[in-house]
Amino acid sequence: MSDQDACSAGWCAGEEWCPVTCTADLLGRKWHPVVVHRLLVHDSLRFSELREEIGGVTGKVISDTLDDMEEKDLVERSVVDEKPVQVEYALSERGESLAPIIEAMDEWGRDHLVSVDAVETPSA
Amino acid sequence: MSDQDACSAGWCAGEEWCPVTCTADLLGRKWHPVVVHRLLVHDSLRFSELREEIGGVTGKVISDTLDDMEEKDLVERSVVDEKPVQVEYALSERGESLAPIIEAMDEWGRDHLVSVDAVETPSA
DNA sequence: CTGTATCCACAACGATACTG
DNA sequence: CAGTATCGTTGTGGATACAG
Repeated sequence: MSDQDACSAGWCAGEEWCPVTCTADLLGRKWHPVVVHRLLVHDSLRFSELREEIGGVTGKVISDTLDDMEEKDLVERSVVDEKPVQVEYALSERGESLAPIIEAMDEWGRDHLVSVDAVETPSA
Repeated sequence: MSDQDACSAGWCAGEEWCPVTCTADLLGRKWHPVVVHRLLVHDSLRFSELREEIGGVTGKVISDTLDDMEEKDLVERSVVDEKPVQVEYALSERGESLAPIIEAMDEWGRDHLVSVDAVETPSA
């Protein structure tokens, strides 16, 4: 962990801090969950692979995301080759422990979000 | 649902859309998860109760949040009394179906986020 | 290949004041 | 009580160009 207390994102129900808010604060950005998901599936990916895997996002944003996640100890960065530079990203233990959340999100998405062609396909 | 396709938040792994990204897009804002959580615990709450339950947030933000969630069919608003106005918010079915995600977040938070005094208390 | 530096746009958040 | 209007600040994301 970096330098601050557990979380300053908010509190609730009279408690000093709120686990839900704090967790949301941790991976509440647009691309964090997908990164975790891709890394859950592939174990480890290089920067460019990650960028390819995830559509509609520029390198800068991936970089930002990865940066933030590394700082929060969710992913680990390792330089595989120096020439040319090759880097691999993998989930840390902490990052892997997010699996239940991400999987729940994945499942919910498949279950409750229409995929543009799944909603109107009743065989009846 | 309102007017658009399922989700335009992003895609991944060659798929047309990404369940994880889309779900994140749905409740990826700062206060959405907590609202769901509080409503999961209390079944239904009035506006002011919700504001009291959740700390560090102004009415405007709660209102915005609730507004967005209602539009996404995650919560249901019902006027209980007209004079003075009293309103109750409860989760819709869709909203309740988010329970696994929120609970996973709650659990993860309690498990992996220090509560300023819990980190150094190993009984062993 | 793996990033960083800029710059811009927009949405979310937050404070305050005001209304039905 | 339950909001909305307004305004300002900040953060996040996105495009492009450049660098080690």
